[in-house]
Amino acid sequence: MLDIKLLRENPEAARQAAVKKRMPDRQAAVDRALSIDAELRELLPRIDAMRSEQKTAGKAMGKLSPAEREAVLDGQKRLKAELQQLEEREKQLRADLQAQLALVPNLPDPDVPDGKDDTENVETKRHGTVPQFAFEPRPHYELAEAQGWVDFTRAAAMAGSRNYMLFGDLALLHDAVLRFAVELMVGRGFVAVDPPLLVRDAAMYGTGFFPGGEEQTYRCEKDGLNLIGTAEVPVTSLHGGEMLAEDELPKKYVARSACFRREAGTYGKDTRGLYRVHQFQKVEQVIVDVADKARSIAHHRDIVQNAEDLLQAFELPYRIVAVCGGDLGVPQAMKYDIETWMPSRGNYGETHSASRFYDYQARRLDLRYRPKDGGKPLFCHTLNNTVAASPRILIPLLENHQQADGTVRVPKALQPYLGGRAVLGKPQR
RNA sequence: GGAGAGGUGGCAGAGUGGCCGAUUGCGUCACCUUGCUAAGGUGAUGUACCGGUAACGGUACCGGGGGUUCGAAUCCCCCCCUCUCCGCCA
Repeated sequence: MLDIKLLRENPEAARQAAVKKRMPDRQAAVDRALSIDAELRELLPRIDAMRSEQKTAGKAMGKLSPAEREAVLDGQKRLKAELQQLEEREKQLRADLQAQLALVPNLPDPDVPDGKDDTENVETKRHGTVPQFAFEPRPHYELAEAQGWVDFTRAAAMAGSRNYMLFGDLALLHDAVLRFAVELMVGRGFVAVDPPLLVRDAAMYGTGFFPGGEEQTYRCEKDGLNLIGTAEVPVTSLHGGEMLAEDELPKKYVARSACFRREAGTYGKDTRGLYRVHQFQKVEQVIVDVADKARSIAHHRDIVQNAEDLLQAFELPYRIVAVCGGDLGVPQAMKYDIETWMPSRGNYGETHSASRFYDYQARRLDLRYRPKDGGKPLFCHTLNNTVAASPRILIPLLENHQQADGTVRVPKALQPYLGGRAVLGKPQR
């Protein structure tokens, strides 16, 4: 969330943030928060003064004789009753303020392009050559089904739509991709993490998914736990409530986890194949560092580069887009998506999403550090990006590297993870 | 799931109704001192909010939430977490 002080000093910036992000309902939260804050600031000095009086008199009472005590008791009781009413109001206001503040979106950085939705994202880079096939290329689902690598029909029968089962070489490729991703990041100094998949509301709230993302989330009501949609949630929350030393920053983590998304409201979208599914595996990079915008921006470049290096190792054409205001989420200050060429779509499809938040998540998570110079504790900055999400990344791998006989070429970088094999699948003809 | 023990400041660990925002130790910072492989001395050192240009003043916070009381770290209730034992289990 944003600092209430920022709202007081520059409410227009917060309103404009909601406008740029195309979140009209969230815009109203700014003014609601400010009016609650104003009432609270009128109330607090009165409460403080009364408490001060109560405390002083109460302390003195300990030293009084029983008779003298009787004399002040009545006044104390009246004060207490009055105070209780005001305190109730204070509690209500604080809760309301918190609720409204939680709705105010993070300020988009100036380098976020204007735009209403993903069609207005701005391409900033293109890498690799889109393949030209001398034969009729097949979409990944046809290719994989022909090889016996995937079963959508039976998976849907037992688990519902948007489910799949991987078999044989494709199951192995899936795992190879994820292992490659983890090792790439470990080689760059990131600490491997295997996080919880079920988390409390506080973690969802702290990372900015709640309130707002409840419909996207599978929930175990009985235990009050939520299945994560990304390892960003448990890993960014890891140090929530802590006071870190500046010396231990930056914290760099790479987490491999299953991810679960209800995909509510996407009926009829991307229904075929492995693109949009309820459950997948993802390797995610997360950085927690000091409150320094320039460093955050540098980290942002680095984590995008990490993903680019993976795609280049996989010999896949991709492009990078700067996500526009209307397509930006509540907590992000700036986001790059990396889209990889998917022949069946005749287009690039999102495979990575790199976000920087500054202190928006850290503030919600109460994630702070003590600066070396001995200054006041500050909220950390957080960032994250996909390294590899599978099976979605299998789409470009299968489709770009398919061969005329229905087999699939394995990029050199992945061969060591597949027993040295250069080709997957049996020739179809 | 059952029984018990515990959660206190950056960390460790005292404190069982007013003298406690909290002894002490470690760590950190500042200054001083010292010529035998870097040790010793002195002092400072929680966070947040409100008011104030500031100095400063006030309030809240001892896992979280409620309650008792004029007054709660301390007593009562609920929840969460950690540890030990039993049961169950991948």
